[in-house]
Parts: sequence; structure tokens; C-alpha cells
Amino acid sequence: MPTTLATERRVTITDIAAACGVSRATVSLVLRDSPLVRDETRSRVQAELARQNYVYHRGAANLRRRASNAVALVLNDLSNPFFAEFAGGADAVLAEAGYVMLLGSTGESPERQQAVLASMIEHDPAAIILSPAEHSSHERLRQVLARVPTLVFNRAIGDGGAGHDWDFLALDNRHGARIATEHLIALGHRAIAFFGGHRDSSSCCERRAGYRDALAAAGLVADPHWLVECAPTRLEAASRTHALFARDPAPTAAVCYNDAVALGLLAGLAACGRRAGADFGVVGFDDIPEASVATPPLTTVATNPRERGMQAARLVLERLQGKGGPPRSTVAPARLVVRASSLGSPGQSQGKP
Amino acid sequence: MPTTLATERRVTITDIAAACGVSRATVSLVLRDSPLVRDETRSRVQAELARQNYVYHRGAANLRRRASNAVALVLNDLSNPFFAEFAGGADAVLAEAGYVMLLGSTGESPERQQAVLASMIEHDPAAIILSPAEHSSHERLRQVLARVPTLVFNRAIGDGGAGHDWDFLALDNRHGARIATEHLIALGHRAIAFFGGHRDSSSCCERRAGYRDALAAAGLVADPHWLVECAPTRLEAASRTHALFARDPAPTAAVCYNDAVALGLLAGLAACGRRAGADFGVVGFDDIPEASVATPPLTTVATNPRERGMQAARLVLERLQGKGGPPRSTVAPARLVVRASSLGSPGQSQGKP
DNA sequence: CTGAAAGCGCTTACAG
DNA sequence: CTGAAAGCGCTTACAG
Repeated sequence: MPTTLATERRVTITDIAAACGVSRATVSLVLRDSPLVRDETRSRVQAELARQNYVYHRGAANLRRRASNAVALVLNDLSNPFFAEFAGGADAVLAEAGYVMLLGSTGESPERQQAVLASMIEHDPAAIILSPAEHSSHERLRQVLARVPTLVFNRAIGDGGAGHDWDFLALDNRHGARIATEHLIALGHRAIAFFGGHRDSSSCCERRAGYRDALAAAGLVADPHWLVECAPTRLEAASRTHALFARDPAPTAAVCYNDAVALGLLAGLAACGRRAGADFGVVGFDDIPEASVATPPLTTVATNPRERGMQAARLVLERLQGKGGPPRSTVAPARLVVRASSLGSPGQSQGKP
Repeated sequence: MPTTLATERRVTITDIAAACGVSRATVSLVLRDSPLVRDETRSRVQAELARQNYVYHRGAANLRRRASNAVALVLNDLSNPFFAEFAGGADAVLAEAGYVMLLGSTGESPERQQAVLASMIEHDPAAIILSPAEHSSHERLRQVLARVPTLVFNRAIGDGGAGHDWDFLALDNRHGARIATEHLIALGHRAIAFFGGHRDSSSCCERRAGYRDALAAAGLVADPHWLVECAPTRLEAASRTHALFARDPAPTAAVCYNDAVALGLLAGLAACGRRAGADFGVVGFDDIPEASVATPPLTTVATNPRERGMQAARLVLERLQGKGGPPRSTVAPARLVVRASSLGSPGQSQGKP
């Protein structure tokens, strides 16, 4: 029994109006719940709407009203649980407020980002939430984002973010990395590495700054060899683990750029016979779901991506209500979650100066 | 320096036409790359489009053409990595084909599902991909989905799915559970539980059927006490672990409804002093990212959610090209990924009959 | 309280 | 090769 697909003509307010013997204007008023319509008329129209299974065409209404109730979310990568949670949180708030979510992902490519944004914008979103790809060009983004209220999330745009044209929701990278580092110092570590990330990414810079803050406050100074870059993936991190121990003095613990790197480091340590949490202290960043089930469970800095998504959506909604006003920056707090991976005792290692 | 928001009037084809001294029709033809336009005219128009930073209003065009280039994706829960990966895969294929993705989530609530679908449909998507909430009503879905080509993913709708009105993409639950069970049998297990899920969900039924198939083929019969229900979450599973050992004969291994349940079981086993992989064999279902980093690494049935998302999107695109034809069902293959959690030796346990 | 009319930004026959 | 006109489905002053 073949299904009937979208072949039949659409039911419009004209059909309803004709069936009820009223004008299209009246039907429209009923749809928008206007008090101008007499009760008896309203009921008749509503009954007919239901009978014909009428579906409101919001696109047509939005065109006429020059409004939009879509918000576009453009992310780097949905398969990253951090962004998936973020999207889930944003969706919950937006749906609650009656908005629909357009979703796109850039795969961390500035070119795809331009294409995706251009495509989104043709659909006339009321606002855009953008977690920018690394190496995004401020100029090219300005071009395509002109006219659409935008909230940038997670990292500042290319050239530093001074003179930002957009609202900005940042993680407290600097403070988060600082408390992570302080935690390792409190455990007795003195030789602490910063592992992973690329130093040209703003979040990596900020986290490194927090790391240095903590060291400086404790009167420690970082050996340059303790700053090890690598792509923020588990695999890369595992294969770069050896770089931490290439020279003396080797570190006894590491603050990692994020959890993916930290999980890779856990694997890398195991592969070279070191026990994370016993021989070597590890702290991650993000608190992704895998962190708590890793071996050993990963101490990390929680950024609560779902909360961030909700917060981003709320900031956007405020902007849409209030209009106007200069761009605002908001910094979301970070919190340390202590688990087994950081309970190493530095004395067992040779890393002490 | 306050940003200029979407306050200025929009640039339309009328503006471009006026600036070039041509008609709006000509501008439209240029936009759609029609060969009807003379080269010289085309260049002039294109230059003006760029100069004024013109943005195509796809909503208006779609209204006029009675077309749509949006596809709606309605999922249970984005923070479930299975669905996040699925969405990522679908997005990649849809974006490639020039479609934009509307995303909504239902949180497994049939009421929210109705509301979300209704809201989506008002935006006139070309098609819908729906991973239905449990206990969805076939009738209510029919009502709201009338007229929109729909692909149902992951589970059949409420009353069994006979006389399905929609395309359907299923995981091979039955075969997947069967190979999982056969694997445990091959390792020497004879007392094998099926742990987790609710028996009124179709995927749970199918997986249990595959489990029974394997037992029957090996001449084994399941003790009814080995069928333990629980919500498909890690926490629930951990706290229900004791139910497996409440009566003799206790099982020596378990096929789990999914990875979340299996991870909870790993934790539950550890909490009651049993070593998964040594004292007790565990197999999951899904191969979520956490599976490979669990302790011990989780043997599981891979369903490749990203691939499924891409497949779902392709099926939808085919339907949109081809139109017509009866609804089709597709079953995606499942594959066993062997890791440490299933290497238990049943002889160490008391569970043998 | 209700209707006639104009218009949102675009496309598409139809003439010329 | 280009333009005038009608129309997609809706909303909103404006009369009455």
C-alpha cells in the first residue's frame, strides 16, 4: 500500500477562508490569536483548520513580516562530544523559546566555514552562534556575517579579537589551566609540562598563560622543553608522549590542552611502562564523558558544554530582544574535577631538578 | 564602537536591477546562472551583486518555486554520542548535496516529539529523518507527518511497524546480538544473560531475539532470570548489576542492550569485586567512543553511527529525486569488535549448570 | 468585528 | 536577449 507523498496541493489560508466564507485576513487573525475576531467566527475557522489539517507556512509569514525564528549553529565537529553537548544545550533553550535550529559543521576548515555560513545566511537566520574554525579570517567572516547578529563561542577570531564585532562567549581557559596546574603543584609536583594543542590557537595560548601564572605564583619556572605541541587528538597525543621524556629534567606531571590529549597521554604512558596517577600526574580539560571511565579516571577541568550551549542560546535571545548595544564578552567559569589520574607522587620519578 | 546590527534595509534584486538598469527578471536569471543572459549584462549584474554584498533570500525563492532545500533531523538526544555521530554523518551528506539541516531533539518524549515535528514542519522541510521516541503513537505521527517524506531510523514505530507508511533504516539488531552471543558461546560460556533495555522497545526485542537465536543454535536455553531489564543508562545498569547474581544458576557472561549499559555493568562488577573479562564476560552494543577506553576495553557490536547518518541522508536524497514508489526498509549491517571485556573464562565462576 | 488591497523577495511563463 | 505581469502564502494598515 504505497504511501501518499507530498504530491497534493498544499492547504492554505485561502482554502480555509473559502470554506468558512470569511476573508483570508480573518483566518490570519485567528491563526495569530488576535482578539479582534468574534468568538463564533474564531471557532468556525479553527474547526476548519483542524478539519483540513492546515499547516502554517512560517516561511511565508516570516517573509511578509521580515522576521525569522531560526537560529543557526555552526560548529567545528559534531562528533566531538564537547560540541554535541553544546548543541544539545543550545537546542533545548532555543526550542523552548520557539526557535528552530539550523545546524552546520565546518570540520575545522575556514573554507568550509565560509561556505556553510553563506548557505546558512541565505536562510535568513535571526542570529548565528559560531564556534569558529582555527585560522578563521576576521575579514572574510565580517563579510559574510554582516547584518546577522552573531555570537562567537569558544575562541576569539583570528587576529586576536581586539575590536570584536560580535558577542563572545569564552571559556575561562586561563583560570581553568591555572587551577589545574595549582592542583599538581599542591600534590608536590615541581616539574610540570603543558602537553598538546597548537600555540597559535587562542585557547591553547590562554591555557598556557594560566599554566605559567600558576608556576610563577609558586616561584617555579617552566623548562621550554616541557611545552610540547601536538594536534588535539588522542592518537597524536599518544604518539607524542615520548617527547615529554626526551630530555632531562623530565617532567613528573602534565597539564593537558584537553581531554582528548590527556586520554592519548594516558595510553602513551601505559605503552612506555609508566603508570598514570602513580608515576606521572595528568590533568585534562573539558570533562568529556570518557574522562570518568578512563584508566585511571581522568582529573580534568569541567567546562560543562551543555551549560555553555544553554548560556550561548540565552545570550543570543537577549541580543534579539534588546537589539543594539555594543558587543559583549562573557566568560564562563571552569571547575576542577579531581580523579585518580593526578594522584601521582612526584618523588618516584627522576624529574626533580 | 557599537556594531551595526540587522537594522538596515535588505539588499534585494530590485536594488540590483535598478542599479544596473535592467529588470528584476534579468537579475534573477543571472542568479540562477541562466544561459539566456548576454555575457556583458551578466558581468555587470554580477559586479553589482558583489558590490552591494547581495544575499540571496532562499526562503522567498523557495516560496515562489514551491521547493525546499532543508531536511529536518529529529533525534532523541544529541548528548548521546551515538546520535551525535549520526547527525554529523547526515549533515556531511546533506551539506554536500546543498541542503541545510534543521535539528531538533525530543528527549525521548512523545509529547515533545509531536511539538518538535510540528514546529519543524511549519518550516517546510523537503524531508524528515526521525529517530522516534519510545512509545511514539503511529496515529499521531501519521497526522503530523502527512505530506512530508519521512525516513524513520533506528526503531520501528509503536505498533510494530507493519504497514509502515515511511521509509525505514534499521540497525541489524537481531544479527548483531546473535554474533555477540555466539562469540561468548565460542569462549566457553553456557550461562549467558541479556542485560538491560526495556522489553517493550523494538530494538530490545530484536536484540533479545538474536540472543535467543544464538542460544538455540547452540542447544542452550536461557534461564528467565538471565533476562534483566533496566533503563539504558550507565547509572541504572551499575545499580542493577546485583540482579544478575541474585539466583543460581548465575550467568558467567552477559550480552548487554547497549554500550551505556555495558559500561555501567563494568562498574557494577568492579564494585562487587568481580573482574570483567576475567571472572565475567561482557559484550556491548554500539561501539561508542568510550568503549575502547573503558576498563577493560569493551567488546561490542559496531553500528557505525556516522555511516548510518550518511546512509540515512542518502536514502532521503534518493527519495527526493525519485519521488513515488512504496516505502522501503533498509537494514544496516553490524560487526563484532573484540576487546578485553569478553575474554573471561567461564570455568572460574560458579555459574555452570 | 471583517474585508479589500498592497506587499515581503523571489521566479516563471509569456511577449517582444 | 530582456521586460511586464502574475503569483508563491502570508500579514498589516486602512476603511467600513
